[in-house]
Amino acid sequence: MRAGERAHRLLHEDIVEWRLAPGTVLSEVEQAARLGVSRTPVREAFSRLLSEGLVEPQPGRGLAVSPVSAESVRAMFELRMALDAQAAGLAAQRGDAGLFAELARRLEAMAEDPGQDDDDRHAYYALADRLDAALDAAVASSYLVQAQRSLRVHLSRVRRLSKGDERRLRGAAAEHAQIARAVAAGDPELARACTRVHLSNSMAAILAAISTTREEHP
Amino acid sequence: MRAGERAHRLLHEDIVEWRLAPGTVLSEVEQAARLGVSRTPVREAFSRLLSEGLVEPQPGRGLAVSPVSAESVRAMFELRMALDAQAAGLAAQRGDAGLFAELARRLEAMAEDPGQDDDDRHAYYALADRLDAALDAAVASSYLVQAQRSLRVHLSRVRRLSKGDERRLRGAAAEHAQIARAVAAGDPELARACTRVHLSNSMAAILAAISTTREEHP
DNA sequence: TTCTTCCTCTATGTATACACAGGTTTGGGC
DNA sequence: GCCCAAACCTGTGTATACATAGAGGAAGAA
Repeated sequence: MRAGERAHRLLHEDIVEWRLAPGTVLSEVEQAARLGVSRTPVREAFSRLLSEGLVEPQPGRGLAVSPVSAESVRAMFELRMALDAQAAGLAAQRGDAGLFAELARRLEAMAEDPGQDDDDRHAYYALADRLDAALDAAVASSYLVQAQRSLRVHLSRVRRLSKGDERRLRGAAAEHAQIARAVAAGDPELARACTRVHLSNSMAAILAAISTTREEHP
Repeated sequence: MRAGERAHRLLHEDIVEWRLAPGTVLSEVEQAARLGVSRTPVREAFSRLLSEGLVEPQPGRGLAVSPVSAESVRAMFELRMALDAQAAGLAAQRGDAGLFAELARRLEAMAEDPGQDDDDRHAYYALADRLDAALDAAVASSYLVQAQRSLRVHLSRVRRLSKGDERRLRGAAAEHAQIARAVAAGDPELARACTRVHLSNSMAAILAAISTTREEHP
């Protein structure tokens, strides 16, 4: 694999998985040494991270991993609300009803009996990802899907904060199921409304997790 | 100014202003020679253009300026519909009523008497840009504004196609005025609806311009 | 003791040399 | 005359050398 691509993927993962904490300063030579490549591919990786918004220029000190705040989560969800609602609405008009009915059925089953261990959790996340992928495929609108994709990078970074909240998991499954049902029914307005409700709850859960974390590490 | 930044700005302008037509193949050495810099800053510029979506990788032939099609315009407006409607709604909740009332007043004047020469057109575009900037400032939501900004790059590329349509200009001014009025009135639902109407008309005008162009140059 | 100035060091910006891959063209053989 | 293979050429990928700017520290003067 190309060194530049590899460097980008490693740094990307390190940031999203919180191995590189927000505020950490990155220098080209330092990362080049750590990743075992020269500065050139690291420069390429930095440039991509910058355009993704995962790092910010730090005047005179190179780049720093961008911070995560309650304010930034709110801003993130104000965009996500617009994107996902639009996507759900378009999918309801264009999607394959059978596919979404099937997804709804499986999500409902999961909402009623979420299970407790890691395997069950992973099964739920996999199913939620399949719903996202099905929505992407149904809207077939490159710019919209692209915007969602680049936002999901940031979402996956903050979502780690609320993972493991069992009660939220059950609710999220039920909300996903209802979105899938609305799309299967071909009801754009309902699909949009369900999406807004789901995102509102998700955001509340993440904001709660952030304030808890802040209290633990003030 | 840094050579990489300059190279990016020049290439960016060349693409948006249609001096580099869609499909044109770009090679590092060629552009480095044309712009009078070495390959390194050109590489940086290419990488930024790639992440903006203005160029696409052409397997085995370097990069090519991305194509513009009726389909891509539709996809663009499906995203813009979501972003601008959300922005207008948020601005109606948060914006300074006085500022938008003033903008509405001036846009109405322009809709009633648009004028005919280039100066009048420029005055209208300047006013429309001021409305966009005021909406951006009012929503104060970094992710949403950032998404709008990156989409506007592509929009400005296709908007050139419909510029000079005098009848559309008058209608667009009236629609902008109504958006500003709705925001000034603090009515999010109306602001969203006005935005959707405006964008629907804009898209129709651009699609009409594209099919006309296609007929002229089949 | 503190402020200012200069020096140094470390960071990035740029150029260029070299490696390598893929496509095309040309030459030889059938 | 056609087909296959090899070499070349053009393109990007990577490393490194050098220029330069900015920040931080040290030293001298007030």
